[in-house]
Amino acid sequence: MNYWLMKSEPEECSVDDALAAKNATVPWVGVRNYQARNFMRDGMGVGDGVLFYHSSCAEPGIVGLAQVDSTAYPDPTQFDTKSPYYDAKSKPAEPRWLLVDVKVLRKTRNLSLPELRTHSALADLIILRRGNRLSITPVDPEHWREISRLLVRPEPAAAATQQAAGRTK
DNA sequence: GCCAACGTTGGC
DNA sequence: GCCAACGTTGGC
Repeated sequence: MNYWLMKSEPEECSVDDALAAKNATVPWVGVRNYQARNFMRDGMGVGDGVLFYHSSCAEPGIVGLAQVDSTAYPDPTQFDTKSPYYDAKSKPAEPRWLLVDVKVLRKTRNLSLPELRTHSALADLIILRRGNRLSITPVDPEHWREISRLLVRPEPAAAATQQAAGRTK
């Protein structure tokens, strides 16, 4: 059993959108990065834990707990000429891009990026490292446990988080 | 809108 | 196979 963090732009598919889908399950379409694809293909198994993360939005952060609900299979949007994810170089006989189904288990509070940065135990979390852009990253079990603890704690006052975030810069 | 960081492309 | 140019991500 492995753990992952998966980024989604809420304007594309928010945690609420995923919860509203049938069985609270969505196909994770649109991954067009080989490293992220390889994590899905080679690293993921059904039942793996997933942190659902909102990116490219006003308050980026972890907003839900989910799990991997399928093994990797071809992403149909790569063959759809009307999709923004269309890839003319990919052929159905040799699909270049894969996806997995992701099932949301529950929505959480927004454990925001600035709050994540205040916790030294999470310093090595991949998305907190400089310049990281990968939309799918593995999460160490220790990081998973720490984040699980934080998710059930009340949100700290915004001022405290901002102050702490300021100190880290 | 800016821009740092990093991935991809393509000429050679 | 090198590497400069270009494109994309994503926080701010």
